[in-house]
Amino acid sequence: MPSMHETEPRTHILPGSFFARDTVTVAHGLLGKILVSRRGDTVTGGRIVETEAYLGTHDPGSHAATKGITGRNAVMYGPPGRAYVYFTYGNHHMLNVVTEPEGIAGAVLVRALEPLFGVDAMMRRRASRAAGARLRERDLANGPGKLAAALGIDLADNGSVLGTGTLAVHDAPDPTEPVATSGRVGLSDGHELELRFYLEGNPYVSKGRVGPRPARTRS
DNA sequence: CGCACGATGCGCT
DNA sequence: GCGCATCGTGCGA
Repeated sequence: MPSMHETEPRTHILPGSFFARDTVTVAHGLLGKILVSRRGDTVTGGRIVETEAYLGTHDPGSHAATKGITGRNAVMYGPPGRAYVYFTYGNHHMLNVVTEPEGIAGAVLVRALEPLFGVDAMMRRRASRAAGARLRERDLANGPGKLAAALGIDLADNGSVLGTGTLAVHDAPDPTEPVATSGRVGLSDGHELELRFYLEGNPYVSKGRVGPRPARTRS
């Protein structure tokens, strides 16, 4: 049973052509694939169990909605197969994979991983953010902010080419779990579109709630 | 268990 | 200034 001591997957890195397709196809196709982060000697990663598709100018939930190219979203319009990382809520980084041919905006948010590699390192990175609390393995990367923290991802990864540097997606057999679809999590606009994909019954899927973001009351 | 809320910093109007 | 592709904690059931 090699999994306990495995430090990196033996499978092939996905080619750029995998990402140069329509965003929904890529979001669906990434389920079950293996995301790997390499920071020096530290290798962490796991199986992708939840994704969301973010489309171009006609998608009200996308950073590319109506605004055109800005400093933040420019990577979404660039070549496919790169990481689009942004910072939000003052605390959290989000990892996306750029899709569609160059010039067309699109990205897939990777929302949850089933941890496979470097579990101890992921625990350490996550513990620094949640001091004191005991962390279950199923809570290591069951949400996009947790996933980025566990893999050590920050803005330095924005625009990096997947498979050539510190981040890569490896091929894997098609998942045995059925793929379920729902509205996207945490959006005020565009949550009604069925663009979230996850492996039904997998315990590492996030518990984020689907629907309109509740209005925040101010004091 | 579920729901409610504050933290926190940057992009955009 | 406002809002955000979130998270952890606190509190009640």
